[in-house]
Amino acid sequence: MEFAGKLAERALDFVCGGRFFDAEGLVVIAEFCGHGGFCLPHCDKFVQSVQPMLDIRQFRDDPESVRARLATRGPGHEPAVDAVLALDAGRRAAETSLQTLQAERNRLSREIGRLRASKQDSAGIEAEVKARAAEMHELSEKSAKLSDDQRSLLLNIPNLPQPEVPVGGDASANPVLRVWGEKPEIASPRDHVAIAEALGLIDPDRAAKISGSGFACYTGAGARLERALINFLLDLHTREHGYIEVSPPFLIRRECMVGTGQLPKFEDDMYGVDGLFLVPTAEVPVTNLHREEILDPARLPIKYAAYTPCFRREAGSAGRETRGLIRMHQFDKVELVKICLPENSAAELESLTADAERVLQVLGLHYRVIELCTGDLGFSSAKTYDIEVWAPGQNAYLEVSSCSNFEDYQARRMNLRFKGEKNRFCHTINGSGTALARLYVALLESGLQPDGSVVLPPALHPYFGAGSITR
RNA sequence: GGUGAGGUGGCUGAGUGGUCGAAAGCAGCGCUUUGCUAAAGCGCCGUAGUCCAAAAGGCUACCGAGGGUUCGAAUCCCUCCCUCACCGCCA
Repeated sequence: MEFAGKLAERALDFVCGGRFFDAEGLVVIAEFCGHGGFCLPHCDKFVQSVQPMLDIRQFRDDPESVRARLATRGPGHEPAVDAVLALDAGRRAAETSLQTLQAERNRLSREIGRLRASKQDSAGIEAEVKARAAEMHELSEKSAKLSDDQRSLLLNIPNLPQPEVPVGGDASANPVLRVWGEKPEIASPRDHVAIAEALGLIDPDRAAKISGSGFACYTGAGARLERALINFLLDLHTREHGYIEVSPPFLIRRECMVGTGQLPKFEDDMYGVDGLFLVPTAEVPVTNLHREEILDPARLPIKYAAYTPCFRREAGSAGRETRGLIRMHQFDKVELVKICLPENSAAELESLTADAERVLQVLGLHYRVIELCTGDLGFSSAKTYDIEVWAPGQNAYLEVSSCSNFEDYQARRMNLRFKGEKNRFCHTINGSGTALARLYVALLESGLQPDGSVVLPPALHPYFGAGSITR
């Protein structure tokens, strides 16, 4: 209670970020309010632009199918489905009785207007209407609460996997779809950190000194290579694959994070600054560019390529892959985003994946493409392909791109539609094209020469300004 | 950071507390006229929820969001969010 008073004095923006620091430095996690985030019970943020992301009609019309498809993601979703349906029934009952009262009130109010206009007495009717005010108020609050609760539940239910997505429990059930190239012959493979440090490309110790673990600092030719990769990737996608380059803001509003599905569920993975969020991926700003718009279908598909750094707390993976460039709190990425018509999204996902694969083909890097099974699928995705590049020094494949079809899941959340007979939700697709740090790892470990230098693929020469990196 | 002005349908833009879901214009759709185009005339043209087995139709809500006043709010009051303009500071 004491906290509530203090909280109320602060800017809602900050409070809604989920953490509140009181005068003693205590961190208070505000109450989950059902508005799509952690906020104060009275907070009304987010309600305005948040749409239910799964169609409630689908729940009503075919609950068994919804249940069955969610069950393929893993256990634990049934209760939410049941709760949504129960709330839906209650909500509709409350709305119906409320509406009956409202209709009666409107009728009487009009009558009062008529009586007054003709200078007749209306006190009796006025008293009658007034007598029902409390009942109406109560019903209206009840129905609003049910409606908010339902929306909140829906926001936390993941997308339905496409029916043909292979069913499986975890990553071990992901089928390999294709393999490109072959593992390079490296006499004595070395870890990229050793290679990069020997060549003076990165400075992990000083990176840790200024930012802590999980950050990279590229230096000299290492920094130049990073910059070369950004330019190479953007040029490839904009010149050869028809994407429009976008350079978006790196700090974005909460509702955009809700729009693409990072929130409300994954707030712990995000960095926040002053009520805004640091982009966890360019997917967020770029897909949201057209939020709340009704697009001309003749303009679709819209294809964007964007470079941004990506900021992630990696909250759930403390201690994993802490060394090197493989898992960091900040990394660079070029992201591909498409907004398209529903009937084309399946084909657009295939071509976007092909565009991302092309990066590795042009660089001559061995890779494989896997399909994520239902249990490994991301929250918002209906179907996902992962592209994994071979890293000889790790003796492992590294995920450099995750290409997903979200169907209308994100579009619903951000109210992104196209004009038609009836305005319908667009489909959205995105995939990395590609993540830079892991690509960097693969390039160093695959191009390693016996003398410790690294030979770069010809495609990078004009961007890097040399064909190899030597001491 | 300071000050001011605003947020109304796909867009522009009116709106006196009661018949306003909201004038008008543009765009869109249909029809008529004309040899085609163009133009003109007429009509239609928001979203969501809910009732009905469904259609037809009815009802309810929505004028940035939330709350309040009132028998009745786009209109009055409060809070918040957002946008724009000017000033200051700054790359």
